[in-house]
Formats: sequence, C-alpha cells, structure tokens
Amino acid sequence: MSDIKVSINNGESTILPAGSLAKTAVAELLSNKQRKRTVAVFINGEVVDLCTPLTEDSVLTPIQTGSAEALSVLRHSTAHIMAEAVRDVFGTEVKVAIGPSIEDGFYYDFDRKEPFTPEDFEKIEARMTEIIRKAVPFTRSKVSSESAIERFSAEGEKYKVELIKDLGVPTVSLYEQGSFSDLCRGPHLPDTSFVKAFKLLRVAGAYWRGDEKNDMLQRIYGTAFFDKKALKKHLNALEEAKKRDHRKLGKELELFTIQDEIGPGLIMWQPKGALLRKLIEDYWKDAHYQNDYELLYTPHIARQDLWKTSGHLDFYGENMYSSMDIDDVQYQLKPMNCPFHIGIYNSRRWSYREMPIRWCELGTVYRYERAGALHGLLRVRGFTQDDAHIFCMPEQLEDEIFNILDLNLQILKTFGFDKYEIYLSTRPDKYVGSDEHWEQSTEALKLALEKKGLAYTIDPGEGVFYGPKIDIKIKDMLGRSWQCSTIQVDFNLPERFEMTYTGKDNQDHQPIMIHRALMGSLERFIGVLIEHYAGVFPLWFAPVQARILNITDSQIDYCNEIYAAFRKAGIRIEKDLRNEKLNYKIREAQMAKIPYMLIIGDKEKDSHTVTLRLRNGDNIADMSIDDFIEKIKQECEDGKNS
RNA sequence: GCUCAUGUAGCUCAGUCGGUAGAGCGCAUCCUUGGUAAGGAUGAGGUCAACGGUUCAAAUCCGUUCAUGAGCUCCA
Repeated sequence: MSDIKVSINNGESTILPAGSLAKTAVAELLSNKQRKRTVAVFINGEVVDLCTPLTEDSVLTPIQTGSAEALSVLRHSTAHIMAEAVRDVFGTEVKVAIGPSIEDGFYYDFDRKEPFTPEDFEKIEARMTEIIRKAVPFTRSKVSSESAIERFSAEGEKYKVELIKDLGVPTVSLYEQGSFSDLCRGPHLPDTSFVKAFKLLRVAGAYWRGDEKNDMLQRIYGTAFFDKKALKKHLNALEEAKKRDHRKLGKELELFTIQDEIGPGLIMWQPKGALLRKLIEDYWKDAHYQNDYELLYTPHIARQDLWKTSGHLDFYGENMYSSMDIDDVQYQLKPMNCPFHIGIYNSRRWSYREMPIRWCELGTVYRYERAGALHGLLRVRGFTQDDAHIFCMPEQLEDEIFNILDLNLQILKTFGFDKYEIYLSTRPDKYVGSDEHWEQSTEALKLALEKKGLAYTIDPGEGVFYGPKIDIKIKDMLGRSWQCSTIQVDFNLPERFEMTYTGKDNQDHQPIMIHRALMGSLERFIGVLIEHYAGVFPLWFAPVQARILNITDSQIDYCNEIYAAFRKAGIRIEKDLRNEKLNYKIREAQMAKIPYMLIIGDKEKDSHTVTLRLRNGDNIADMSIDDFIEKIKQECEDGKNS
C-alpha cells in the first residue's frame, strides 16, 4: 500500500499509509489539547468524521469545539444517543424516524403508541448519561442499500426502509454506537463522551415527513453543548424569552386581551395598548406623508364579484371567510386591501405625468388561520396591515423599490431594528406575466438592493405567482428572526382590473403595481416590539411616559395642578395619589415600566418643581415643570429620529 | 385541522383516596400621612371552561365541545 501526505490547514504535514484514519492524522499533527477539541474534519470542504479512511493526499481542516459545525455534529450525535436511550428504556417496539440537529439543538421522531411524559424524560436522560459516561465510539459502515433494507425490514423499521428506498442510491452509510444502529449520513463525534451537557426540552407531535396524511410521530426536542456553562446560558436565554413573552407582558401591562367570548385570534386593545398603537400609527402616517405617500381608507367588505375579478377567490379563497347576504347580493370580508386601492385608481383616468402614485392605508383585514396556528398577537385572524400600493411605469420600478427600501429600513431602525436578513424571491414554476416582465422587474429589485448597498440572499422560485418579491426578516434583541416587511411586484392585478394610464404617446399603458408592507401587521409588529423591548418601551411610544407619585395627602392639590399642566402639554401622564407609602407606589410604577416617576413632596410643592426617578432606579435632581416638559419633548424627538 | 398537555377568584397557583373550594397578589372599607421596589386590620369576590354520563355523592372518574400551550403545517 502506498503512502499519502496529510497536512492540517496546509501547515504541518505527515506521511501515512493510505487508508489511515483521519483520527490518526489528527493525533499525529495536533497537540493533545487541540486533538481533544477536534470532533470532525473538513476534507475538500466536506465535513467528515474522524474515522474516515484517507485514500489520497489530503488537507484536513479540524472542526473543533467552539465552532458552529462542531456544535451541529455534537447535537446530531446526541440525537442518536437519545434514540439509543429511548430504545433501551422502552424497547425496540419503539420505531425511529429521523433525528437531525436543528438551530438550537436537535430532535428525534419516534413512533410509539404511549405518549412520552416528563417522567419518561428523566429515565431517558439518566440512560443517556450512562451511555455518555461509557465513551462509546461512533462507528461508520458502508453497506449496500439492498442489505440495509433487508436489515431494517427485519427489524420493522419501516421509516428507515422508506428513506433508503427514496434515496435511490446503491450504498448507504450506517452509524453505530453501542446497541443502536442508524441510517445516517453523519458525521458524528468520535465517541459519546464528547457530550458534556444536554437536556431534553419537550415533546410534540410531528407528522412523518411533515405531511399530515402520514403517521403522527412523537418528536422529542433537546439541546446539547460541549460544556455545562453554555447549556446553562442557553437555558437562561429560554427563561429570558419566556419573561419577554408578549402574551404575558401584554396581560401584565394591560395592552391587549383575547377572549373566548369574542373569538380566537381576535385582538381587543386595552387603553394602554390602543395608545401604544396610536403612537405607532401616527409615526407611520407622518413618515409616509413626508415620503410623498397619500393616505387612503377603504371598507372592510366588498361584493363577492370583486374577489372573483381579483382572483382572490380562486387563489386565496381558503383563507377567506364565507360570504354574507346583503339584499340578495353576496359580500365578503377582505383578506387584502389591494382591490380597493385599485378601485380608487380606476375611479378616474391617469396621465404618465402623475406617475408614480403612492397610496398607503392601515387596512384591517381578516384571514382564516387554522386553529393550531393562532398565537397571541403574532398570528391572528383579524389584523391591520401597514399596506401601500405603488403604481408606476416600468422605468420607474427600480427607483420606487429603492425608495421603499429606504423608508422601510428607516422605520425599522426607528423601532430599534437594525439587523436583518434580506431575501429576493424569483419566479416560481407557476406564474403569470411575460418572461420579459419577470426578468426586468427581478433585475430592478436586484439593482435597487445593490444601490442601497444591501446584502441579500436569492430564494430561487419562491416568488409569488404574480411577481418577484423582497422579504426582510428583522432580528430582535434575543437574536430571533421575524419576517415583517415584504415588497412584491405584481403583473397580475393591473391586468385583471384593466388598469391603464395615458402615456406620452397618447396611448393606454398598463402600470406596474407594487404591494408592500413594512411592519407586516400592526398586531404582529407590536407583538415583536413587546418582546424586543421586554415591555420597556422607548419614551416616544411608551403609552405612559410619567406618573405622579405624591408622598402625603398635603400635596394632592399641587399634583392635580401639574397633572393638568402636563396633559395640556401633551405629556402622557398618570397620577397615583392613593393613600399608600412612597415605596409601594414606586414599586408599582417600576413594574409598569413607566419611564419617569415624578416624586412630589412638600419640597417640590414649595419650590414648584418635580423630582424624577427613572425606571432603571436612577434619580435626577428636581427640575421645573417647564424644563421637564421640554426634556420629554426633546427625548421623544431624538427617539423618533434615531 | 392533527398529536400530546392544560383549563379552579381579576392575576399567579394549591386542592391527597370522589364527600358541593383554598392561598398570595389585586380590589373595597377602616387605621396609618409614611421621601425612592410591598405598613396593618377587616371584608367582598367562584355554576371549579361548557354540555352530557357514571355514582348515594363529581373540581376530582368517563365522553363530547370550546379555548389555551408545545409542535406538525401555513404565513403577515
């Protein structure tokens, strides 16, 4: 057998007999410490495990603890360990499906009649710990698909059999650790002892291959790390997310309520939430006015014929509520605002000189969502879109997209979102409009993104049937992504509604239509905002900006007097003049996350000032009423323009 | 819609083996007038999600429905 040259990162190299394992090379080329951190290697850009035989000259790049790839390998292996443990505890009648690593951990799907319970988790975890302690090696073997099918059939592992059959390849790889053998592409850890910290988190139903026509399996989710500290940090982050849950904060801060009597997925805004929403809406309207948009209002229902013309009944009918009869004519609740804006467009003739036309509306729409999909403010059945439609000539498309992106990012930034992922979705298999149109507009979207200097990812074939689109996913304080903004080009509706404008040539031309929503829906956006800020809203859109706290009854008159003055000045202020101790009032104001507490005692009353306490516990020396009004106004301006 | 879990006072939750309900917070009244995260006392408040069944007896056991949660799926 000939020798081969193996090097690490093109650095140190060694000569080994062909067929040596990657492990051997790593052992020879890395220090003991480095070796212990190595869980797999890249060879030619591919992640493989350490028991891979090397057959030719190779350059290895070690994958070491601390990297995302290593974590993914770890979690994948932990999923296998969990599967082994489940079968050890509950027997081989439990069938296994798939068990990949996912963003924050891993899962494994099991087919078992009885549901897994929290007590079962303890048993599984205990068994996993035993397996990990034994440092069982993961070994890989290549077998013919035929023999693998034979073997898994004999074991009754029908899901594995189905997977292999669908792969349609001559050989497959199996991974084995201890008593457990699994169809798997790998790679895996050298042995189970690399798993230093793990936890099973929850169990939920999941269809085999995500198809509801298939069997319902039980999916156990868990997570794993290379050290206990990281696991603890992750669990703390989950706790933190729980604390920020907008449903919990929404209740505590009295922002909104959802009630059985009213119906699921229908939001009622309580006074504080309504005020919060008004502030956001006002800002949004001002920003649009400043950017040359005009505001529209349109009805909530329309004749069914409209929805036939628009194509919504054909393409979106499943999400629309059934019709109602008004004087023998059928009407339907709107799931979208676009046909109404088109109606306004078609109410008169337009000249090319008037293009582009930019119309916006905070339009409330109703869409049917499956019961299991509803979630607080984030997924509801009635919501208000921050909608806009731009009608323009083809040559204006790029500029318009650029302007939309500009306004879009400005608004997101004002609300504290300056990290995002941008996706450009191109033509799907089923589409309307000419290829030329598609190419031109996709190009216009690209150019606008590039001109704005934005990095984006292309989602091939993910466009809507009527045109290409740009989606923006914002990242919140905890690093979670939320899809809010969407910008869609539409060749379909202008055609269906026979929209025209008179060109320079005195001929009719068809405008291009752009749909766009920046926040997506107010409900959803506010839900995200609550979690992003953990309810501690910036002063400019905090529903309550200040609360007056008196020390004794002797300041009540003065408190009422300044309360009136602040309200008149447009400060959102409350007063707490109850017969309670100051400590008690401060505690309540603090928990209500009110930005400023105005402490009023005899001192302030006599000097005609207020003493400020901030919600972070800091104190600001007393200042005059006018100075305080000025301060709040200035801070709000700064907040809005940040 | 599907799987599993949950549903008790305005809120957060106890409630054992089936014997018709309990705490803390909040709320009301009274005492207390207290300068930076909970002063004290008394009191009101519940068809135990709804409907049906088993039982001498159901918050508790069974069934159905509704809602909520974790997911699957879908999407703003």
